[in-house]
Amino acid sequence: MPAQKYVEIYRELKEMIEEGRYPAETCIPTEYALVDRYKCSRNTIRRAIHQLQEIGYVQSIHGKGVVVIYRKDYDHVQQTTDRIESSTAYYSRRNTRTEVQVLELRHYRAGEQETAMGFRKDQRLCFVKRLRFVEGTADAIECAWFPEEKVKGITTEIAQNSIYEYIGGVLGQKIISSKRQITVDVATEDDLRYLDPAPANCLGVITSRSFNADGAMIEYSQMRKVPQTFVYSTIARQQKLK
Amino acid sequence: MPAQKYVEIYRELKEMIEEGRYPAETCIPTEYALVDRYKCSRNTIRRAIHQLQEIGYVQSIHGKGVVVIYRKDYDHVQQTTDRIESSTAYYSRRNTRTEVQVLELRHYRAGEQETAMGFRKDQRLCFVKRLRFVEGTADAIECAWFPEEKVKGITTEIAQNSIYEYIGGVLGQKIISSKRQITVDVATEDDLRYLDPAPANCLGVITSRSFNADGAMIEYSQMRKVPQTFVYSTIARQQKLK
DNA sequence: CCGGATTTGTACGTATGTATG
DNA sequence: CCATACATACGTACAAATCCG
Repeated sequence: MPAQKYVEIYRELKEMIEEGRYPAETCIPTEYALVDRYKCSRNTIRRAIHQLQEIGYVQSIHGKGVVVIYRKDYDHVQQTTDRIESSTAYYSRRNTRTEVQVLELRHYRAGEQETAMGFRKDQRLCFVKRLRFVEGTADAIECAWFPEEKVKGITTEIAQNSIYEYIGGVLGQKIISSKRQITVDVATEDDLRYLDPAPANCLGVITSRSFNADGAMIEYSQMRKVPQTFVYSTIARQQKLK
Repeated sequence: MPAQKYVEIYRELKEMIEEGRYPAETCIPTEYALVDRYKCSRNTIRRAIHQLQEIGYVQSIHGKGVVVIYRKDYDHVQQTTDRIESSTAYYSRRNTRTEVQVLELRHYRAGEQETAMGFRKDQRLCFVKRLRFVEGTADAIECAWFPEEKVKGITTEIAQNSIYEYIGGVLGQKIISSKRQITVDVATEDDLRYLDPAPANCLGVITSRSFNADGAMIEYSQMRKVPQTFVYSTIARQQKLK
């Protein structure tokens, strides 16, 4: 129920920018002009603008104004990959057909390797390995480790559908933030049993550690994807602070 | 001269978290407790906390508190690559020896290909191709395109050192935000003349479009890096808004 | 080059809503 | 049901950067 003012203002401005009402390299109305238009406080306007900065639509410049950097002709196709959502949700957002096949589901206790992932030694874990098909062709191998104490009762059936939905819906957990690393790995023999990266012999790899509202790591995952479809989009902004 | 209160509070809390004073999965003091400690307004505290969220140190949870997700034992080595800085700055931050060799510097006008990058047709461009060495071995090919109208007078000497320093120092321009895509490319013949990704036959590729304070794109760049040293770190946070 | 107007940045204070325990 | 703690929203004041006459 986001009847929050700043969200509405954010959405309206976002839409206007997308429509080209405020073209790139021009300024949107000043904060005070927007205060006037929306009959709200300046703080509220500033929050909306802050959100627009987060998604790379504008950047505010001290003493000058809020400049649009969204380019109608260029940015409308691009979407940031840099958000938290399941692969299933990601593909459905793009109207792409996708299925998964569970290759392995195993319960065991954390050893050396798993402590390097960030788990405690001997912590009970559930390991799931899945093969994802996109538009009918094998696209990625998705491995995930869950601590049993936080994420109980994963079954093959659940893994076949959306694990995230299970975590969110049934367990009432939510992933709030996710620390990721993107690397390039040479495809292993096992990778090549399922995926065909040719002519490449490598895969794009996204390794994530995901945290719930308690600050607990509830997933460690690694997605190994063929280069043909691999792309990770993100926006880097000036770091003012160290 | 950041004597700004929220920056000081941010830094102090950051340091305490790094030292383990507030361990992972626990809460830092409440907002009001911090208001009391720092003798400031709640807004100021909230800004500091917001910054800590940006760097993936904490998560604030409605009705509960602000939970630490920074792990002393794990995160102290990791640094986000997801910031705006030159490769030179990046490596010096890590005490790593690096040099560049200018392979090509050319001035020409934008054609078909360059409009796909986001330049205007016939716009005057400066193209720079450099080879970067890290600890003495060839590590990456860095190609960059600059619009002449914004970034004038790049010479081989400048390219040999830091182009960013030139842009910032001499031209007084500043890159405020940067939209990036990370992909995996099969190494071309040209790549292999300079780089040795073996046993891989691919490179990690970071493509960036960078914007200045006017919202103008002042750089399009592509960094092609050997997999051995390629890693891109980033933090994805919950998207509340669409 | 100066100075005033404009515009964003920082900081304070207050009140009320809403999720958690 | 209540207390706690974060979320939203309003308002005000002054600082600092930019712009323009």
